[in-house]
Formats: sequence, C-alpha cells, structure tokens
Amino acid sequence: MSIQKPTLPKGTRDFGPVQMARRNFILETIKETFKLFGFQQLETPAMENLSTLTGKYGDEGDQLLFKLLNSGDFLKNVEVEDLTSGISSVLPKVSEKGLRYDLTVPFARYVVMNRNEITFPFKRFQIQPVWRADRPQKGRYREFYQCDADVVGTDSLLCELEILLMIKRVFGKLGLADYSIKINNRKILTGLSEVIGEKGREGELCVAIDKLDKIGWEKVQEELTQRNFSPESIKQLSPIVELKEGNQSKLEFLKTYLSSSDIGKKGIEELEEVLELLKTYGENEANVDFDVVLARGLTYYTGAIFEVKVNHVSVGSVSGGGRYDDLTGVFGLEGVSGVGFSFGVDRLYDVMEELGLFPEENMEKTKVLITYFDKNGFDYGLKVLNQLRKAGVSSELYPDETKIKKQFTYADKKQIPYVVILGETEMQTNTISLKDLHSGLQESLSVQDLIKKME
RNA sequence: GUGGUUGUAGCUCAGCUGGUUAGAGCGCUGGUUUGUGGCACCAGAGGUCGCCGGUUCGAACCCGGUCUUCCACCCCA
Repeated sequence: MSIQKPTLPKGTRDFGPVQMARRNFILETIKETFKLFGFQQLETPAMENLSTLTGKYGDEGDQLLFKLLNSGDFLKNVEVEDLTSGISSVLPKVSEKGLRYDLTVPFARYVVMNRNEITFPFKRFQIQPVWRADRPQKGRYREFYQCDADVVGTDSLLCELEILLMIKRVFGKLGLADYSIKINNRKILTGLSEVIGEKGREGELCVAIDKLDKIGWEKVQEELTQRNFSPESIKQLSPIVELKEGNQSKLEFLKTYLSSSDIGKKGIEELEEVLELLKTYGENEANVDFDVVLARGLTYYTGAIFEVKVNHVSVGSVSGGGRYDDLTGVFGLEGVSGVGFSFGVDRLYDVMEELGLFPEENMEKTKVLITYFDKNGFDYGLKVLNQLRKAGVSSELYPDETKIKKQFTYADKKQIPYVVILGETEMQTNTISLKDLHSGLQESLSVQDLIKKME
C-alpha cells in the first residue's frame, strides 16, 4: 500500500484563510454594489443539460465545455459504428450534462422557465463559479468565479448606463484608478462590415480587428487577407485604425463614415445616448473609452459590448458584458432583450495583488485568546468565553491543557492581539489578567471591565 | 487544441561533465525559561529528488512516456 500525494486538478486552486479574507473583500464590494442598484440574487446548479449549453458560445466555446459522463452504464447506448465514426456520434450518447460555462446562459434558461412568475424588467445578480476546459495560464483558470448582473425585459439604455456606474463604483471601492471601460456596439461593427463591402462578415472582421492593439495594423491586414477579405475592403478600414483619442471625435467621424449603413447609425445613436445619460446622471466619462475595435467573442451579443482592462498589469480583462436581444429566443421566449456584465473575481484578485492594493487589516481574526493552566482555569475560562461572545467579542479558549508558552505562541501566530490569563491568583481574586501582545503590557481586570475594554 | 517551460524538505531554492551517507535559508518540534509570545542561543525531526519505464557497474543529473507548473498562440473573466 503506497501513499499517494494528493494533487488538485489542473487549473483549480484552494483558497486559504488569507486568500479568502481578500476574496471576500472583493466579493462583498461587488455584492453590495449590485444590491445598491436593485439587483436580486439568484443561484443555478453547477451542471446544466448539454442541450442548454451547446451552441451558445461558438465552436470554440463548445469545445471548452466540461462534459459530465452519464452515471451508471454510460456505454449502454453506444454502438460499434459510433466509435468508428468519431467523437461527435459518441458524445451525445455518453454525456448529457455539462458544467456551466458562464452565468448568462443559465440565467436565460431560468428566465424562460419562470417567465410567468417573473416581473419584468427583471434584475438579478449571480455570484458562482464557472468552469472552462481551457489551458491554464496567468489569470486564466479552469474553475473561476463570475459575478454577473443582468437585466432582462427592457431595452432601455438605462441598463447600459447602470453597468458603467456599477463598474465605476466597484473599482473605486477596490482602490483601482488606472483602468478603462472599453465600450462599443455590435451594430457599429455590423455597420463597419457593410460599409467596407463585406456584409455579414462582422464576426470574422471582429476577431481580426480586435487584435489591433496587440499585433498592430500590418498583422491585422495580413490576417484579414488570409480570411479572404478583399484588398479594397481592407483599405477602407484604415481610417478606423487611425482614429484619434476622444469619444466625441470618434463618434463624429463614424457618423459620416457609417452614414450609408442604417444599422451602423443605430449603433452610434445608442452609444451616444448612453454617454448622454451618464452626463445627466451626474457622472463623467472618466475611464470610459469608446473603442471601435472592441469585439468580444460571445456570439449572442447584439448591442452594447463592454470590456474592462486595468492598465499596466499583466492580467487580461477583468470584466466584460453586453446586450443580447434574443438569448431567450433559443429557449422559446422571443422578444426579451437582456443586457448584463460580469466581474471576474479571480482576475481582480490577481490585479490587486500585483498592485499591492489589499488592505493590511482585513483579515478576520480573533480578538482574545483565553489561556489557563489547569482544569479549573479551563472551566473558569469557559464562563469568561461565554460572556465575551455574548458581548460580540470574537474570542477563543485554547482547547488543550498545555504549557502557557505554547498557548501564547498560538496567539502570536494567529495574530490575536489580546491574551487572557487564568491562574490560581486570578481565580482567587475573581479577576483576569489581560496581556496586550502588541505592547507587552499586562493588567489585572474584572471580567466586566475586560468586556467593556474589548467591546 | 498548437509550441515552449517547470518539478529536489512544509516554503524559497543549491546540487559540478552521471560516482559512496542529497544540502542551505526560512518554517516546524524540543530546550535555555515547569505563570507569559515576538528576539537570541543550543539541539532535533523532516526527502520513494513529480510519477512510470529505459540506458548504465552506477541516475536527482542522460533518454522516452505521463502528470503538474508557468508562458506564448487561439480564445477568454
């Protein structure tokens, strides 16, 4: 019998007490913001039927879905011919469930299933892990948390505004200042493809043009050529590439550039209105950048699209989202427009760690440790413990009867600031000794005074 | 999915062109201090060198496979 070392599955992590304290700080900030904006919490199962999940994230996304093997005799429906004809004929027979890939699709499923109970517009938030069978690397995990806020049942651009506001609030609370909320609109991208004479190919156009920042215009042109875009259409894109900074000037330029495309003009209008609403609300455009080449892969987006990137850090986008006009349509509920976005807690964590933004003192720790020498002290300590906790003081009694030194070391390691010492003298005089581990000062107090001091 | 990279004590890492009992710092345990933590000093425990196989008289070191880590691409939170 050999002992095997336990390991974690690729791309997954444990979170220890320190990490949890920090994660909770982020999570609480987000949750509090969602509630402030009137969103209500929802949870859905970790697994969904594969039929719910497939086809919503593009081919690439389908490949990244974790599929669950059917329970029991999962091979019972598989024929020999299936095996020879490949994975696509075997898969549906051995797996009918998968782990959720994001929170938006399960939400759409929920909305459709509960359409009669839900009051629209429906604002919900959801904070749960999602799973992707991706290759892990910096800021990319196979299990990670998303914090989604979505509104369905209205196409008011107020929702888009609120997304901007929530992002600004959360980032402000977290102490992140140097970031940009990139915003664009799928309709503008559609218009773009129409104007350059490649109607209907905005998907491909996006994938290529999205890399502009990363690989440069030359390489993007190469990629477009490879994808069989005509030299003329590529040429027509160059004004877009050369657009100068400034949301207003970009919008002005695009109004004329896209004037022959109705859908393109609609996109511009929507974007302008969102920025207008921002002004009316009393906020400014700081950190909000209209980015004509922002694309985003998720196929279901139809209107506004968002992505948030923290500047000067090695972590990718920490938040993203957009409007989807017909996600519920595939589940049989037409005409319900939705818009939402998601914070990636794990990436926010990585960013904050890289920037050293975690507050030192947010570890949830015990305030008082009660130490003692013998059974009498233990019993006496138990009573003191009860009173401390009733007064709301986070406290613990050392569980084992052992040397006082060891009990002190425990307090020291756990950074417990106060130690109560209970020995013969204390019990005889009906007092306790309180030592402040930071200053090293010790004093004799009644239990009442101890509680008063600790509260 | 493609290409590369990493794995030695709890942690961070040494370990020469393959050669006896694999090292350090930190941490841990005990002691100096049987009613007092941090500091100091002393002592000690702890390793199938990721795993499997191969080459060799001999492998932590060379070769193959596999898992893992990190990175780039793809894509994405």
